[in-house]
Amino acid sequence: MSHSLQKDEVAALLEEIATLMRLAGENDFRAMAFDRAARTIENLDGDINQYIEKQTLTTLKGIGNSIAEDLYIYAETGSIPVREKLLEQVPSGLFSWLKISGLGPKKIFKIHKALNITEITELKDRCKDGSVASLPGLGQKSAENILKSIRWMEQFAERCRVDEAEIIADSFVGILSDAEGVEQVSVAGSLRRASETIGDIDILVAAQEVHSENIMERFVRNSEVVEVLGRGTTKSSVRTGEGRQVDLRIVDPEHYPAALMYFTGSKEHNVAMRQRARTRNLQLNEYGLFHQNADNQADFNRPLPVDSETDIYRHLNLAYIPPELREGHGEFELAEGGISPDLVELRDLQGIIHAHTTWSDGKRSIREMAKACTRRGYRYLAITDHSRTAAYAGGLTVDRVYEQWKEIDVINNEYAQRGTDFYILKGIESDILSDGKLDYPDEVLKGFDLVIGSVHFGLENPPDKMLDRLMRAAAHPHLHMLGHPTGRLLLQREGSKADLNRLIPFAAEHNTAIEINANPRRLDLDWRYGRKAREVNLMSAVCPDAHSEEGLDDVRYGIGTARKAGFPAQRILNTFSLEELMKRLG
DNA sequence: GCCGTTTTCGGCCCGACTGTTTTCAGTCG
Repeated sequence: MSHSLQKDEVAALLEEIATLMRLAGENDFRAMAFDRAARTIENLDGDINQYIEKQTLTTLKGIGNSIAEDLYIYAETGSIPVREKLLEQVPSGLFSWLKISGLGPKKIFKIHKALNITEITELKDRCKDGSVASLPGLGQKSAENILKSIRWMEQFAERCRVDEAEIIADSFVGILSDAEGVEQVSVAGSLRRASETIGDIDILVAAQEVHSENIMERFVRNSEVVEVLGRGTTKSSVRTGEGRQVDLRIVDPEHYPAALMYFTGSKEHNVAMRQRARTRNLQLNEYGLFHQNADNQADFNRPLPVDSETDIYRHLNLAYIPPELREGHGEFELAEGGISPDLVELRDLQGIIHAHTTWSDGKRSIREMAKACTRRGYRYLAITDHSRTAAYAGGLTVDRVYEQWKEIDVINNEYAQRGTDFYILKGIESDILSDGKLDYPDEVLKGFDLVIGSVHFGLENPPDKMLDRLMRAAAHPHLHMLGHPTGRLLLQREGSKADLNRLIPFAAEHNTAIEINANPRRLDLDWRYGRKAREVNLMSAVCPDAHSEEGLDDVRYGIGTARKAGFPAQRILNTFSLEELMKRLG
């Protein structure tokens, strides 16, 4: 009897097989095929179970008879023969070795075979006693590097939040922009793509070759640097005190656009771009876009004219694809028509929605937060303190709500009299209770201009229960928007597992928005749901969830997430004028 | 293992850097 499958589960399974194959020394192209199939499943529109029931998996690009058959068997029996066979050859302990920088599948399997070890602790011992250094193809230096990497790995997290990465990146960019001969500097990689967490920080510099030595020197001499991992004339890597790796690449100014595209990635995006170039008998690399010579190699003497990333896309019959969308996640379909996707920008924001004050757990008064907003050029601010159930955060009792409204009225009156074009909306971040009800009776709720509903407890409840809870809240006539829908804290806590692919259409149907919480610890709604959101025209708002003045500036991270999710300004509530917004809120 | 209006076989993205190498494999992005 077949059981119901999840896309993520199947994708993870295929990826695992790919990894096992590499560790087992299998042909890499075979492994790549499983990786590609994993990505196809991951990005699949619709229900994978439909494809399995109808036996139509082979209609998908990257899935042929063999993998399709594997998955039909998996749906039927819960196991795949090829995986079972591989697991016999490759001990599961070796998986964690892949995280050791400098160690790849080949060396891992070689060491494992030669020394008969499977655990990282054993690997450490064998590095120390010289056994690793004595293996062919490895040496003293290799053993030392492995030990060093393991120590870093144990001490520091693999990834960091985007706000943490930004601070480090700014330091390097600052130092490099001042260096002699530097014509352009840009952050590339996942930071430029506005990913929610960052592994390595990539920086690209355009400069004439004569200056590169000096620029490299400045780079590795930055006070943030605690270790130089590699140093060449065009490429160097360092590690900072926070344990982050920073890579610098220096290119000739004429290669800058292609290099910027290359180092921005994502890997998946790059691969797709190069394949696209090849189908047009062109060759794309980090130096440019070239015609091919007789043996299908890039003919560096015959470049296509490229002055910007836009030119590269245009030569490949695509509209400009903003960095945030370059995830191999449907962006090519969007740009195929030649019209660049219209994405919300920071300057589109006209007001702030979702901020806390000293009335609950914020650090600043209403007046101070309002002033901070006017200083930043915003036209309105929706104050949304916590509701009464959030006692730990100073949630407002009904009486306090009424008092706060009075204060807001007083301040708004002052603005009106002074002719200040600014308005404070009476809002609330109401807890969504276990049964999906909101935290005040309807007669209180209807007095707010804006009601956000958020889950703050019971995140670990079963997915179906959580979905039901969120749906009940979304259907509430007085609720305008769901706050941080999964409740995740990046790199700290998983969010609830409610199926957002079901919640999003339901919310859209009930004219309820779902927030993009811009706090860099959250960035929730996850951008990966952007496609579903677009399908059903879901409304959102980019909300700082600010507890302080500086917290307001977190909206820039939320804009990154909104762009990544493909939101145009028209589907972001706080890009509206006050009048439009009030009309929408009814 | 997948894929094909130039191919049903022979390709599969591509270059920099490191370490262990006397010419290159492995890793990384």
